[in-house]
Amino acid sequence: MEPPIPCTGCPLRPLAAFKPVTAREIASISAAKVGQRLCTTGATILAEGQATTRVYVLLAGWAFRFKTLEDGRRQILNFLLPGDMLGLQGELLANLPHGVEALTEVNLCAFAADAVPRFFGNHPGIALDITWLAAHEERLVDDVVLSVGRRTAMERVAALLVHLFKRAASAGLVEDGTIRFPLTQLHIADALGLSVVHTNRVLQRLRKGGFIRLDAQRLAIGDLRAMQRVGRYWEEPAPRRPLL
Amino acid sequence: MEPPIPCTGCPLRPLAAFKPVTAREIASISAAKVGQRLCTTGATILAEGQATTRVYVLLAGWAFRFKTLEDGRRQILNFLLPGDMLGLQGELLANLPHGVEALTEVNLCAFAADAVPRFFGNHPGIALDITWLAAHEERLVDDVVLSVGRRTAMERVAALLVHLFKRAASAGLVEDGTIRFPLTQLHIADALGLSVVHTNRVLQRLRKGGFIRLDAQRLAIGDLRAMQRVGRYWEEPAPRRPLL
DNA sequence: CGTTGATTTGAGTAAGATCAAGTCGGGTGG
DNA sequence: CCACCCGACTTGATCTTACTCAAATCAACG
Repeated sequence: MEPPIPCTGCPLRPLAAFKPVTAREIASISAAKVGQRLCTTGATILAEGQATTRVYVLLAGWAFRFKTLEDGRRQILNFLLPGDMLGLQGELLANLPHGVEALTEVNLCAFAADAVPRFFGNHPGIALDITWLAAHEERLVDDVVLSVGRRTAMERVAALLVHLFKRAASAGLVEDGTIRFPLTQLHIADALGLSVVHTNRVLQRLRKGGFIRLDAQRLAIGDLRAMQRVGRYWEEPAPRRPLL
Repeated sequence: MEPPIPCTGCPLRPLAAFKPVTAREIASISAAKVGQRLCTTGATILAEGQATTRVYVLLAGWAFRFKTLEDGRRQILNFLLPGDMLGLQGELLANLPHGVEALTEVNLCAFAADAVPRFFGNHPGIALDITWLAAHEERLVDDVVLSVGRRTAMERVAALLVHLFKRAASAGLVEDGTIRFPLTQLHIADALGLSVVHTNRVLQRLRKGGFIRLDAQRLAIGDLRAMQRVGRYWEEPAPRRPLL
């Protein structure tokens, strides 16, 4: 665990996607921070079912939450991008009902286990923000259920790619029309309830149809509108979200 | 809207499934209540995408949350039983990303729109309870994603029936080994990402295998352990949960 | 260069969808 | 009381989407 970076210099906070905070709140958040945690690609950030020790905010990198069946079948629940919180369920429920794994090198802001109840005691505004983040994540998972339950394979893949592209965009990760895209086809398959082989074939159809460019870990979507139509995917404009 | 029933006489609270509250908390919760809302079977409790006005706690009856695609495909996200909270996502996010419909006659305790932020201001304990409920619901939806994404049809149906049976049990709804089971096969299908026809055939296999008895809106599970094995469904013992 | 992980391609199969008729039971109105 | 309606549930036949198995390709890396 590295020493904490002060929140006043947080690279995320200036982004338009995040709502402003008062100086007092920033000070309290900064005070609750106990350090940075760095993880490498593929590392287990939090193990499935473990008793929780920490709550984190993802500062840089990609990760995902997942659950597995005892026979090894894995389902990815959702993806985590900068600004997302992890480990809250472990803090509230006795132990974490899912695992969290890093998709890239990852930098996490770590908070002490008792930071959450402390915020609830002294900082109703921050407490409400934490609850907002929890509700927001549930909304994402609700959308996954809709996809996996009722969309065709083609629709699922298209919707996922659009979704991730937009989230990466609002985290400021677009560079000349492309984003870094660290998922393998296995990750896509496990997130959408598909087999890798079928996922591969669907991706090829999207490529040949000119909807996407995807190679060397970079994704470009030619016509977002068209992709949304393919994926039957519409979402209301993203509200400014709280950070930490 | 009926006049509020005082929370001191709440029929749910004595159940072992719910954690105790202080007298002060009960008084505050009671004060925030604005009334009861009664709905009939099939009624829309909250419409998909509406701006929110109220937050409710389900006092009696069954309901479900759902989302639909514009072409009519519907996905049920999860089922709501007595003690569950509804409408919180609408309160936090600007408008409700899903609909809520009554499966039976339903009795709801209604809270004013500003009750939630008010609790956060004066009652950190209750605020934490609300967040606990949100995290708990997300856990349920995570399990749905796992089912729909990675379980076979047979496993899904078995897991859902066990899950609902246990929840009904902890809400005190078991009568001589059976529970009221208000879902139609269409509801089961829409919750599990299956067609009605296939759902029907799977249910028959379960019946003929002697795993369940299901008729006249009542469900009995002969051997819970065996059904859990069929559904590859295990869950840690339910913790005592907060109410309201 | 050999190894390893990711992607791709082909062939055969199966789980579950769709389509099309039923049946059954509980209202409702004549 | 009875005809009929409607919604839920069944059943059979057929079809398709997506899975499985198997093997080849490819690129990165030590």
